Amino acid sequence: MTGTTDKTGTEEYFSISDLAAQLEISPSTIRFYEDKGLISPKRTAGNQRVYTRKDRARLKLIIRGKRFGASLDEIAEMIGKAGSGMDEKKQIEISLAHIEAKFDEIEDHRRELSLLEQDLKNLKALLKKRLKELR
Amino acid sequence: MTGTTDKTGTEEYFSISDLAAQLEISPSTIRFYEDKGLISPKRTAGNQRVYTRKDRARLKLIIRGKRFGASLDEIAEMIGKAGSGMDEKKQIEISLAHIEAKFDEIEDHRRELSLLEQDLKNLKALLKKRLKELR
DNA sequence: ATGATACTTAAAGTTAACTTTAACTTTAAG
DNA sequence: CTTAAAGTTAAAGTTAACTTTAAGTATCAT
Repeated sequence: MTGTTDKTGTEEYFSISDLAAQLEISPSTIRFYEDKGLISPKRTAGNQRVYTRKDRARLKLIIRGKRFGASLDEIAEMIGKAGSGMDEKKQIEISLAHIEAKFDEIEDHRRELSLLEQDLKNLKALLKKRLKELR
Repeated sequence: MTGTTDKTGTEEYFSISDLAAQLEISPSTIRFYEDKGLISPKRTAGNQRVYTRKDRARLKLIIRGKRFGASLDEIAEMIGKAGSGMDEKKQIEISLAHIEAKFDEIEDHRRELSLLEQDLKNLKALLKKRLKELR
């Protein structure tokens, strides 16, 4: 079963394998991200990890950041190390600065995508021409 | 000096360090790509690598593909292994198929970029709200 | 209460993509 | 001709991001 609902009906909890299945990554990867300080789920009385919707959203953001090419260290700088002992105000300001920088990078990335698309179109045309020559 | 022009004035050649500087990667990286079969430059009488504008274009495509998240193996499948002994017609057809698939991936990637941007906007709003609360 | 299944940790292993090193050769400048 | 800078190879080393393993603990269904 996917997730558990508590008495209020608004809080939903996931086990590590549950969440892993939802995000299509392995439980070990989730633990690895925790070791890196990117998430810090609560634990049950028996010491097993419990994830909230918030944790899941954070993980989704991590995964998206990765697809776009960011390293885990860069992502940590954007979203802040989970539960770091650091002064919160300072931490947030650092995160905001990194986020602003990422907006610019996203724009660059869009431009790069168009250039790549153009390159591939050229390559395709070249290959098709070569194919005809081979007939 | 950057590049050398031959008697016809249309062919331009680059040394490995020259090309590396232009592309802002290291000479070793270029040699590494060659080991992987992605490029195969001509050699001088003394066995030194000589790169043409065409080689440079190929390298640029490799670098762009990488930024967009493709692995070197995937890139090799798109652009074809340089100077592979394989049947050329077959090779070109395989490349064309991979290129078509990449067009779709580029679209997916664009969508992902927008989602990431939205995620970051939400995160930014959250962090700003939290900053105000801390005052 | 008893398995089967899922969880825990710490540590070692893997893979891709480079980078560095060592020992040697080629090339360009004086 | 000499020498410094740049090039060559093969092999070893590095780093990030996981994955696997081992040995033990917790939870759930019967």
